[in-house]
Amino acid sequence: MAIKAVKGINDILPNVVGRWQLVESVARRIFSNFGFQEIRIPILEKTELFARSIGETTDIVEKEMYTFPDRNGQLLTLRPEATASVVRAFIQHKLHLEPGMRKFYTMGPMFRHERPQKGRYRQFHQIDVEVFGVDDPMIDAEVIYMLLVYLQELKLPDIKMHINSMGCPDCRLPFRQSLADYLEGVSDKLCSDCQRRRRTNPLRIFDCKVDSCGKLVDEAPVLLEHLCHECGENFQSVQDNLHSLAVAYTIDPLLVRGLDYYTRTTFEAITPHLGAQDAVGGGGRYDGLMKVLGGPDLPGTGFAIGMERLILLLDDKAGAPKERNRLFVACLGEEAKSRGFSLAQELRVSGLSVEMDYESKSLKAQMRRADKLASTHVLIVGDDELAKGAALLRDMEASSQEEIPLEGLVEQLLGRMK
RNA sequence: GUGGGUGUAGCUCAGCUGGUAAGAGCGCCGGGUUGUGGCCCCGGAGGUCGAGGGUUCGAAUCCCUUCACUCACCCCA
Repeated sequence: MAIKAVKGINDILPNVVGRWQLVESVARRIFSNFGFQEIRIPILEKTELFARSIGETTDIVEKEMYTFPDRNGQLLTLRPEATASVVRAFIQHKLHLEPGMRKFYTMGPMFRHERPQKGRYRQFHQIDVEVFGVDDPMIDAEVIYMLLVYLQELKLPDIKMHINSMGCPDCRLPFRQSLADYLEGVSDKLCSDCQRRRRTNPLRIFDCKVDSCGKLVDEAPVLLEHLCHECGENFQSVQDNLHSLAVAYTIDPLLVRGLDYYTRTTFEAITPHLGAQDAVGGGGRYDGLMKVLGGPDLPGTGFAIGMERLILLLDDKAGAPKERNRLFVACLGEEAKSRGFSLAQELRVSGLSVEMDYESKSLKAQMRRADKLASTHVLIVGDDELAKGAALLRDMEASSQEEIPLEGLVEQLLGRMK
């Protein structure tokens, strides 16, 4: 049995790479317009980094991380998300002392050991955006706006923006208590999963899809209504700024994100076209994170986009390779083959896209191959033509051909094929 | 971790209740033009029917086990 790729870890074959390149290049262009710089961070980090940032009791840390000791016994983890690493790099290199260093993006593979399904894989890819050191609600709105601009640029259908506020530690602690009190009263009516959540991470109960829990959740206290004065004003200001940018959004008090570090504004871009999944991108503010990781007490905000989900949503034709003149060199005879070979290299170096056949097949077979490769032109180099000091250039679309002298052939071809 | 679906040619799939069905379309290779593609015609290569075991005179077909893929739960991008 031949060796196969690991479950949930997939190859990206040439026929879809164009879609990936599209998604990446549009991100680079738009994020750069918004003042973001690319940063590249490692895929492997010390396990402790994720445990401390994401939260010890989150599903990600408890059961989804690829963690193993290296040869020295150091516990390492394949990153399940990017924010922790970007924050770590920012702290490690003291980038807060560099005036031009506060808006970053990065993209690449993440790893979570979940059961794969549509739009969710064990190795998946994210585009990640982070802003450090800006408290103003304006930046929350800007980041949300940029996410939408990006998704619109890719022409994704039916995207909706949901926002919520998670409050700050000051309002969340008392709220947790009142939620806990409420849940204890209705404990026996909760589904088994929610029984567990009640103790581990009560806020997650808002995400439950079981009908009976949904009813109980409707009656439960809502964090949004228990925000402290500052958080309430902050949330209002985020909304005002979104209005000024003409961003349509829905306030979703049940939008609870799974990573512990979120504070205040959280948001998700959702779509109905992803099977059981709905989020294409999501993020929020994480004001305490940098300090928790041993850095300066700077606020942060950002989001992550799931690239596989993005690509599932793209139009079928998106990312198709650009039409380009391509030349196929067809050779007849040993001497012609040798001459065609060096000609092909020379033309490639000169900037043309050139392919040839190396198996000395019949001209018919070579022409067929040229057609399969969507060549626009075929240069027929035969011993007969060589004897005359010429070659034949066939225009595949026009089905016409003419003799071209070998002298100045490269210039001739460059002129005709651009 | 739990449940459903699916595993037959490179790809998409037929082949139902066991008895010359190992098949189609597309793709690939070659021929029809001793040196000319697409369309058409002709021919060819290619499969331990996911794997293992069982029932039977006989299994791609029925039973068991196992693996893989997939969708969903959970959770998230």
